[in-house]
Amino acid sequence: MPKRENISMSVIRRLPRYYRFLYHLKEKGVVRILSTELSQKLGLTASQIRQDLNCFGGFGQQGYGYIVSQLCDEIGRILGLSNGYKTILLGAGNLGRAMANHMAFGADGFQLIGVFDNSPEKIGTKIGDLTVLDTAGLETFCKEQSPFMAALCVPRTAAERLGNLLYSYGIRNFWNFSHYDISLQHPDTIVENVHLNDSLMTLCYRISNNPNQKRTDVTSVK
Amino acid sequence: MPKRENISMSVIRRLPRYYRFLYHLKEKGVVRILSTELSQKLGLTASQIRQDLNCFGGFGQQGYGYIVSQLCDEIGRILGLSNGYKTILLGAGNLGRAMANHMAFGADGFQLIGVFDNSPEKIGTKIGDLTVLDTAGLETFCKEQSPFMAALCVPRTAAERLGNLLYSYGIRNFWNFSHYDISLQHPDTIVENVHLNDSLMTLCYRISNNPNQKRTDVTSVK
DNA sequence: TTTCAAATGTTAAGAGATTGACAATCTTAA
DNA sequence: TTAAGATTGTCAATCTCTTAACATTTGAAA
Repeated sequence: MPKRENISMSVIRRLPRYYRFLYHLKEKGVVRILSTELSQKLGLTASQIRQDLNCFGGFGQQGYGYIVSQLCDEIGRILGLSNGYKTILLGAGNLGRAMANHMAFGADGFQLIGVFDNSPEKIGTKIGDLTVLDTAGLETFCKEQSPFMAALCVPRTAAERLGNLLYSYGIRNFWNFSHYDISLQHPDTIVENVHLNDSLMTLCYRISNNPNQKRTDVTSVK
Repeated sequence: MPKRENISMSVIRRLPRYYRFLYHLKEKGVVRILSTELSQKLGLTASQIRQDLNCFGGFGQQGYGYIVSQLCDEIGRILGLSNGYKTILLGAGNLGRAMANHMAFGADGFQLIGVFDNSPEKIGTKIGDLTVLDTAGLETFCKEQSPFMAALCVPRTAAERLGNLLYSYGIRNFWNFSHYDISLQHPDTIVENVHLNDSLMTLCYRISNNPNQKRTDVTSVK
């Protein structure tokens, strides 16, 4: 139920940040928050925050502010965090293990139901409650469990193969850490790319061209 | 030697992508590339690519195109990838190990010289050539080695403590995976934040509000 | 119950980024 | 050596995002 249709990516990428902060406040028992307070704590303008929130509806009370728990819940609902989309993870290396643990809490809208690898050393090992399975069993698993999202924590070449394989098994949503870009091959997919190398190189540029550079999130393109 | 002064963050965040792709072409032995080809392969407009590159100088030859190896080297130089900034990493969990391996190749402008953790189980273990050191020895290490960048792969509370500690030891550049925002405390720092939870939540939003959403990189805020 | 103060919701202006069009320049072939 | 073809470099227009200002609404106190 968005108030307006075209919500821009810039707005969407700020929502998780709002959510995180509000959740934190909620836990601390804070009842009420003002857009100006939020702006100070997050390093944004109050205007932007009010405008962002009003893309989805008027969650505040004029003359009073926002009720923390209510606003937090609303943003969580907008993000769809309670959906718990069934997810599989490919690649049980260090990165894969780290991301599996990240998702284990299920707080971000995804429920991890399987981890796969093709290295004999890793198959059979435990990640949280889950046992790492052989990639050979992927097709069967997908047919039985119908996972909805796949996290790709494998090198580029493997990602190319696996991405297309998973697509053929019906998966259309990806969290992608590799440099292979699935969405260029399959335009009907939703792919969230995380390019850690790019992030490092950007940092390198900012350091190298130092004069008094300010902070910028991946989110807040300045 | 930037042609113009204020290069926008939007442009900078595209440079690593150009670099990666050109490096790939270079390895394959491709000599010449056109802006139109680049645009097709990367899913951008040719105009944008030409404009981006011209922020730094005219690297192409009119009527011919760009020489792959030359352009690749130029972008690498602009990003400062050969600087090999001395870097320490905090947190030898799965994420830390993954990022240490990422940086081990030194291809992204940083040279890892130390890994720290405070868990007795991890101290003394190996990550590549490096041995995980006790966080207690951080101050001495910093005084002797003068690291220039620190990668924070620790939980929020630890990041808060460590971030300020490292700042007091003179470190001003951070690659930050935690949710603690150093730059709000210390405005004279350069911080590249990677918020994996945010990335997941954004993906969750995009899936939940599906109609025919298109691809968007963390980089290319659409 | 009424009024004042305060903070949101909303609109419009300003800043920034992207796109398209064209001029400038180079390569190549005759 | 010259001219044609091709592609970059650059400028201007469009589009998008952000910021500021103001109108609107609500809550609290008198």
